[in-house]
Amino acid sequence: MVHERRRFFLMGWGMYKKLDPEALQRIMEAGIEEFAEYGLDRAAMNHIAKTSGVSVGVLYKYYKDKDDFFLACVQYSLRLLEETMASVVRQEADLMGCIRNLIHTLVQEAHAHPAYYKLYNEITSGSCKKYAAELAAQIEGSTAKIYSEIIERAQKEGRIEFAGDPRMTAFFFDNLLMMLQFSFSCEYYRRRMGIFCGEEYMDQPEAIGEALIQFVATTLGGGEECMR
Amino acid sequence: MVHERRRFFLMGWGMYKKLDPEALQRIMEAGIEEFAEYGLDRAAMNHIAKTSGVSVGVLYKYYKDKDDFFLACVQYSLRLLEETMASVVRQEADLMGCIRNLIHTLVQEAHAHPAYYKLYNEITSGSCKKYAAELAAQIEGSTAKIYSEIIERAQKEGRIEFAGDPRMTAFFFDNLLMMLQFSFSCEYYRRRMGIFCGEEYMDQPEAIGEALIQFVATTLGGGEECMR
DNA sequence: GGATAACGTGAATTGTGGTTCACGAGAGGC
DNA sequence: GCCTCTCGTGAACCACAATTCACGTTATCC
Repeated sequence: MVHERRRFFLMGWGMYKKLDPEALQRIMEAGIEEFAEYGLDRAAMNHIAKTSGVSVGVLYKYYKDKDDFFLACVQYSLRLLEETMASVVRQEADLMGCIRNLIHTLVQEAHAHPAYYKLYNEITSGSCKKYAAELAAQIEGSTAKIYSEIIERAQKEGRIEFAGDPRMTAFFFDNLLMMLQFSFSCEYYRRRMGIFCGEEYMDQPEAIGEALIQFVATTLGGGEECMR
Repeated sequence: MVHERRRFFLMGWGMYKKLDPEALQRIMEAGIEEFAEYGLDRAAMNHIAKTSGVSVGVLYKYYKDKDDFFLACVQYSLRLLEETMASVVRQEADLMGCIRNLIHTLVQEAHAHPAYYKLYNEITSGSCKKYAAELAAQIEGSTAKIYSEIIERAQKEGRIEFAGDPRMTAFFFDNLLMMLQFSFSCEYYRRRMGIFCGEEYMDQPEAIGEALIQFVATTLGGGEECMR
């Protein structure tokens, strides 16, 4: 009785308690693929249902509407991305090692699982304006803090020469990373990279990653001793 | 007779020759605003027609369909952006002066006319995948070439220390500019900038521009003599 | 094993908005 | 004045996809 009541408040009428985990996974993956491929607006719930082998009804039992389902897909893929990134940042102590590792992982991942990064790109686009503020806070918040702190510490300890505001430095650095991710996953950015760097690089994440490491190292390190 | 025939091939049945210039301008501006605000998919042709004071019929007499109209709006706003940028690059001879000027102009413009830059952002999103290749070629082609050449020349003449591949350097540099534009025009990127740099900077394009100039100067120049 | 509730189904409903087209107004020619 | 051709109009049409819901199926409890 108490449980019934609670369910009502948590999920609303007609919603069920939970979905079996493998079905949930299939649904999330189908959703992520679909949204990455067509974008929030053109993705079709019916198609997602078909792909994941359930009926549309199920989607609407567990998610209020398309937006709600989309946000769930975003959360799902974000969790995976964050886990990857967090482990990279955690395991490396020195700044350049961390940056090097971060960039390598990022280009590899963006190239290997474009759908996650396309979804990330999708939320930056106009169709998600409504959620821009909360999504930005959730997604960029921790990254911004971590980068700023690492840079500030490195500046104090004299390990990097560049003296600009740590927060802005973190911002520019992350801008470079963000563009790099998109360049290996989103169609327009991929083409653009091909035009700038040469088409032969469109499938060479390591080469571009390596070049960016040099670029960043030059700015932050000021010398060559921290590269190689 | 001959003219009739020609019109057919150029425009298709039911299309007219031309629109009076001020109506055209109103239509383009309404379209740009609408697409910037709602994105390609959510923008409503009926609404655009109403805003620009013509009937939907007119839109479909002059443009094949919504996509066609959208691309016309993109071309229109792009021409304006390119004119601005070209004049900046042309009038400055030395590299750092050029970069400085470029960045200042860009942040000012993005902050003053967000719609143009939102539209630019829109074409990088998934909903325009169909046109990604040709749009990228058209939009990024000339910029990529100009930046690469300037950087390569500066390297040869020893005016910059950074020795990385000029094309990739141009790419990273333009990545920074692109993110900067979006950060002053598109909602998600604006929020993100607020989180990284502090909310007080969300309306201070000059401050961020100045910081980026320092950042870039450090990488390219290697020393402080070219700043000030 | 039957009653009840939980869950899943997908055809039907519905709203939105792109696109069409039958019609009216004005301009130019005869 | 009348005919014709150009141009503009906006109500009506229609496709598409989000959302619903009446109905089966399965699970649970007694």
